[in-house]
Parts: sequence; structure tokens; C-alpha cells
Amino acid sequence: MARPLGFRRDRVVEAATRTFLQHGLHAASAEELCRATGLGRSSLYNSFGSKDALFDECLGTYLDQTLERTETILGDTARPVRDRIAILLRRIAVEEAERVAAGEPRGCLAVNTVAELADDPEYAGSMRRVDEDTAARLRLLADALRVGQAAGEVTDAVSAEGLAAFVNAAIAGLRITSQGGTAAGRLDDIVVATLRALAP
Amino acid sequence: MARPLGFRRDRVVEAATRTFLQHGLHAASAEELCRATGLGRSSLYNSFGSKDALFDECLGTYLDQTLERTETILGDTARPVRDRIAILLRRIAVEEAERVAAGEPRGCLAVNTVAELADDPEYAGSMRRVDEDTAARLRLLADALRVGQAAGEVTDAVSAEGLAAFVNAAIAGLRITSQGGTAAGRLDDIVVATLRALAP
DNA sequence: CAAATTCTGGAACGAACATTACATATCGAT
DNA sequence: ATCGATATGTAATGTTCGTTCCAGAATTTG
Repeated sequence: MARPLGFRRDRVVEAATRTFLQHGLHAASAEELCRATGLGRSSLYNSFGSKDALFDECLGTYLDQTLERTETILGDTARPVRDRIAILLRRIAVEEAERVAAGEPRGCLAVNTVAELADDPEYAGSMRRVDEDTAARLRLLADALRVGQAAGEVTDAVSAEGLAAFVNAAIAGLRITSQGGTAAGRLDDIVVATLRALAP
Repeated sequence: MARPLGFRRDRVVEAATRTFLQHGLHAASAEELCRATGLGRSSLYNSFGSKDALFDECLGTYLDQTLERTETILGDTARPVRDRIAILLRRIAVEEAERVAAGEPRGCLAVNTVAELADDPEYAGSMRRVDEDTAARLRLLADALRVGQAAGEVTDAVSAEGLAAFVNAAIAGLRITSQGGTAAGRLDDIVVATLRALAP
């Protein structure tokens, strides 16, 4: 064996994710990533290969964690479907408020990645990751909403897939709105209004 | 007098805006802006000063044009308020579909600017522009929605300001969703669902 | 304790970037 | 037709970027 790493990989990914969320992929320089993670250039490149590879790992873990939490909330079949969606949306509003309080950057890495890299063929791999995550999230939402429709608890004026796309868009809108500097109370209004759209 | 410009400034701004929308501010290189506008480096810098200044002009005209169209639609007092909001949202969905058909980049420069520059102090000036535009748009929406509430045509379960923030967030969500590659039909679903939230 | 292996810090590299300088071309006015 | 003034094309500049290299430090295994 040999000398062990002087840092915990997940902590580094966490710090790098914050940096990417704050500045985006292009504007986050290697120097800034080193400062944020506490690593030297050599350690960073030895452990992650390149800035793009580090970004991909950050994006991947971010998407996995977010999708898992969504799965947990939507999978709570004891609750009415609309309550689950309400919890999902409110959790985002709360998380954004916490970020403000902690001085951490607001917004969503997936949303910002779409905004920054959607049309860049060089990052098609990252975008494919986001697309797959979005597809999985839409599936979870549509499945839940379909159950809600069958129970008469959710409107069927729009298909379950359409409502899923709506909820997903609402989440993106919520995150962009927060990133723009909107206060927590207003985010709650957006959540309440979003939920109204689902009522029968 | 002297030699006149060999190009129309508004056309150049239009082409540059497309480039910034597609790649973002950081990833749009001077070379790419020259290619897109057909100008040489000298002409570009002589006429606009710097890449940042060009971006600011593109952003300013984009915001002005978009706000003006919003104003026109929401100011049509002959129609019910909810119809005006419906037209506003549908126009976005149609515009995004047209972009796809024309091979032009999708999404919204204002949304992407928030995603890319919200936390960068160096571009606080650009962000202030976006903030002012957002404030103006929220005012227009809230005024219209208040009228709708007074007429019993719009729900008052949420304040007019809250509903305005919701509609604004819905627009951002719609544009990000489109940028992610969602088809036009799904965008229509999102519009229909969004409108449901406003019903009394 | 020594050897093997890996990590780490700092300097250095080539490429790409935004921007500028300069010579030349082009136009309006006289 | 010529002059003044500005636009344009090309080449160059200084800087910043991502990345690599190398020497030395650290830690486990034998």
C-alpha cells in the first residue's frame, strides 16, 4: 500500500458542487476549485483527471441524491398524492431559504447545466446525464399523478405525463426564481399556486 | 463626415443575442461572435467597446423587446385577464416551437443570465438590468391579476403579487423545459396546467 | 527500519482568450 | 479630385486558462 488520500472524496465533491453551482462550469476556474476544496492542483487532477471529469462527478452525485429524495417523498404511498407533491415543492422552498441563511449559493445544478450546456456538443455527455435524470423524475411524477387521478384527487384535465412536465417545470421555475433573489415568502406563494393547478 | 458603418447595428445585436443565448456569455468567444455577426474583430470592438458591453446591449434590447410584448398583451383590457395570461404563455410555447423549426437556439436570455451570472459580482450591472426587468414584469402581471381577482375571474387564494411570481416562475420553467429539449405538445400541457392554477 | 508506492506543492507549459495596434480601404464633403 | 475621417482586416499583445511535470513528503507493508 501507499500514502492515503489527505481528504474525503465526498467532501471535495460537495465543495466543488457548491462552486459549480455558484459560478457555472466555465467560470469556475481550477484555482477557485482548489481554494474551495482545499486541495492543490496536483491532488485535484490526480484524483479526478480533469475539470470536466470533476464536474461530471459532481453533477452525477447531485442528480442521484436529488432523484433519491424525490423517490422517497413520492413513494410514501400512505399520503395522498397531492400531499406528496406539496412536500416535494415545499422542501425545495425550504432548502432555498436555508441556503440564503447559510450564505450558500442558490439555484439548481441541473437547471443551470441545461441553461449553460444544452447546446454545446462538447458536453453532450453531461447533458445526457441530465436528460436521463429528467426522464426518471418525470416517470416518478407521472406514476404518482396517475394514481392521484384514478383516486379523483388530481385533475384529469391534463394527462399525467403533462402534469408531470408541469410540476417539473414548476421546480425549475422555483429554483431560477430563488436564484434571482426572491424571498422565501414569495416562493411559498409559488408553491401554493402550483398545487392549485393539480386540484380536480 | 466619414465612412459609414458597413452593417446595421440592430442586425448585429440580433445575431450576437442568438450566440449569447446558445452558448452563454462566457462560452461565446470573440471569434464566434465575429463569425455569427459577420463582423471583424476591429469593427466589433470599435462599435461596441468590449464583449461585456456587447452582451449588455444584447441583454438590454432583449429585455426591452420582451417586456414591451408582455405589456402589449397584458394591456389588452378588452379581453378577460385569464385570456391575456393564456395568450402570453401560449406565445412562448409557439415561439419555442418556431425556434426548433428554424434551427435556432431555444431558451431565454434573461433566465440563462440569472443562471450564469447571478452570483458573479463582476456582472452586477447586468444582473441589475435583469432585476429591474423582472420587477417591471411582476408589476404588470400583478396589476392585471388584481383586476382579474376583483372581477372574480382569478382566484384570490393567493395574493396578486404571489400569483404574478407564480406566472413569472412558470415562464422561466417553460423556457428551461424547452431548452432541455421537450417537444411543443408537452409545453402546451404545461401552459394548460399553469392556467388552471389561476382559476377561482 | 527500509522499500515501495502514492500523494502533494510549486513551478512551468502550451493553448485560447479578450483586447489592441497599425496599416489600409472606403466613404462624405469640399 | 482630394482631403478628412472613420471603418475594416490582419497581426500582435498580454493575460488567463486547464493541464502537466518534477522533486520531495508521507504512509503502509515487509
